[in-house]
Amino acid sequence: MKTTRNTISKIAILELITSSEVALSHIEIQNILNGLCDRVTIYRVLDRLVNEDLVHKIVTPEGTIKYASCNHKHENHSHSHQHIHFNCEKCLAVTCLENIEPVFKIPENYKVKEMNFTLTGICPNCN
Amino acid sequence: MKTTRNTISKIAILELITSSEVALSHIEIQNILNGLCDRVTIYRVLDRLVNEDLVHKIVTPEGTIKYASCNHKHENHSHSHQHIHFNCEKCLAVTCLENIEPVFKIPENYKVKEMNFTLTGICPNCN
DNA sequence: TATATTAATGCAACTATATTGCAATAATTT
DNA sequence: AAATTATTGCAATATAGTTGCATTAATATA
Repeated sequence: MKTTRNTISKIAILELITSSEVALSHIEIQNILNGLCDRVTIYRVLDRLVNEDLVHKIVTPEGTIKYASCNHKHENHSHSHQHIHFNCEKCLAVTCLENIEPVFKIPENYKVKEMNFTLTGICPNCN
Repeated sequence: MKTTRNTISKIAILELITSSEVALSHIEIQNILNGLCDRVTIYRVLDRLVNEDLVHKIVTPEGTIKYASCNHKHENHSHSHQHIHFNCEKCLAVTCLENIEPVFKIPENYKVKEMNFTLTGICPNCN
């Protein structure tokens, strides 16, 4: 079994995402890290963090992929990422609305595994 | 005022999207059209079709942008694209679940303009 | 119907984003 | 302290999207 290692890059990137109020894209992380490691390493670390379930992936309506930390609030249950994300048109920030779970019904012959729900508009800060 | 023209490319691309059961990406359209027009033209036509509200844009959880036709079922109201999309992991098809509207509440200091809601899993055909 | 206008196209070049192979490095295990 | 191998950096490559500009063709109008 492949064991995963705690490297400088991984720790720095996880710390960055965890401490950020908003979801971050690859390029944003690259700019903040400012040469700490290679571009390619960032891609690979992000993949690992997602696989290890330490961060989750969000896609903006423009197709930009961003990463946010998982708040494992539901400690008793297997945690989920089934919450809404908000994408501000003005400041471009993507934030998790952790506590809001949408309600919907789909035909039972569909097997749902994941959900990606993003609202676009103006956030409280820009309003 | 810029008037928009009905060109061969535009008609072909709109027809393609309209007659398709699933949402199509730029590259898929390019492959089907098989040289009818340039790559760049497809990008530009797709932009126009979205601006003219003839098709809508969907982003898959992988960040791929796909296009689907708008079913203007709500003729009396200003129509909306506020429905769920389903993304099959197996056949990669993206389909509109037109009739299912999710219910959710978000704080009133957020101003919501658009919604992008995609479920991932296995579709009835692949199930 | 012919001509004028200009939206739309094709092409080439360019930018941005993401992936892969491989030798070198460094986190863990023993 | 040495051995193992996950991880990294670099270069090359692939994929996706954009821009400028001369040419083409859809539409308006004479």
